[in-house]
Amino acid sequence: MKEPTFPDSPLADLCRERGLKLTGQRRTIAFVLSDSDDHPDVEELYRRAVEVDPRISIATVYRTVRLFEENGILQRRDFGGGRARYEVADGDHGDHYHLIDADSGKVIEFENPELDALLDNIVRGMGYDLVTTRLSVVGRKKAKPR
Amino acid sequence: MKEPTFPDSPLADLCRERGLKLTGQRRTIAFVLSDSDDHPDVEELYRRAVEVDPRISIATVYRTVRLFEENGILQRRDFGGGRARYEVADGDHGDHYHLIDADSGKVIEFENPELDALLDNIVRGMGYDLVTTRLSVVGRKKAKPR
DNA sequence: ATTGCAAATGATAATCTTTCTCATTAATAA
DNA sequence: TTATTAATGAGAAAGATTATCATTTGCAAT
Repeated sequence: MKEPTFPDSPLADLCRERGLKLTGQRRTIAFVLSDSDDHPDVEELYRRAVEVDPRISIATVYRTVRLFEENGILQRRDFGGGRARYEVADGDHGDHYHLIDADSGKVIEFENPELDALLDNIVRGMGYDLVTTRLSVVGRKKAKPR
Repeated sequence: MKEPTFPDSPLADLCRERGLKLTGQRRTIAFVLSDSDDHPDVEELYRRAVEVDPRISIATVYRTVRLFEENGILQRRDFGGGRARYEVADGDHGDHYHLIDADSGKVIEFENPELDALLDNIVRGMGYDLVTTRLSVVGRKKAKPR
């Protein structure tokens, strides 16, 4: 039984910093996540993790993804389609948002400080502190004006 | 077998206008929806519909809710908690958004024309026409400053 | 009013995603 | 190295939604 070897990923370090036990499976999943710049669902994460270390179960991926979300390491997203999708949480700087192509389903990320500020203002004006923003806009590519 | 009698609701009319067959069940569900100003899930809609007419099945509620969504009569929302929730779609005027109390889970609606405009601008700037906005912000009630 | 037919419904099975259970294994502190 | 406590694997279970199919119903044309 061979142990796969690869360096600790930034997320693995984060995991340790938060005092979470760093098991082999979590190291693997953290590695896979650090390597991803898209929004995989659990099934997809499982596929990628098994590439790195086949002795991992999908139950553990579900558990880990939930654990990481509870600890602010991951963010869960809902782009429709019935399954949750995940991405590495933003740092202290501004959030980012998602534009979803109505026809292709493609996800395009964007940032917008003005939007950050406005949302913060609105929420504060209602007597709340902003905890999370869940925003995705669905758009359709404009026909080129002739 | 008694037929329940109640007037056609605004949503029932909308249903007819879109050329959808207006069955007894759809009339009932439309009635219940027109009567609701919250964000019920399917289970809750079913409960309310059965009050009006007991011979309705939950399968039909699922079917109708989907049909209405496809025809722009209803909007599906995701407030977490695993089940879809529905509300009557906004008209041509501005959208409305949702603030969710992080502690109680209560949903508070709000409108904001500035936000409407900003989102529209951002999306247009990326070469898209805005189709739908899915925005909910999670907030925590501010401690009163002493 | 009747009739005919495509579409909708009811009841339940099937599916899909996610969580739970519990016996086994492994990570961390002493 | 060992003890202890938590994590894992495999599969069962749960919860939400969709599909199946025989029966019923809305509605357009008679």
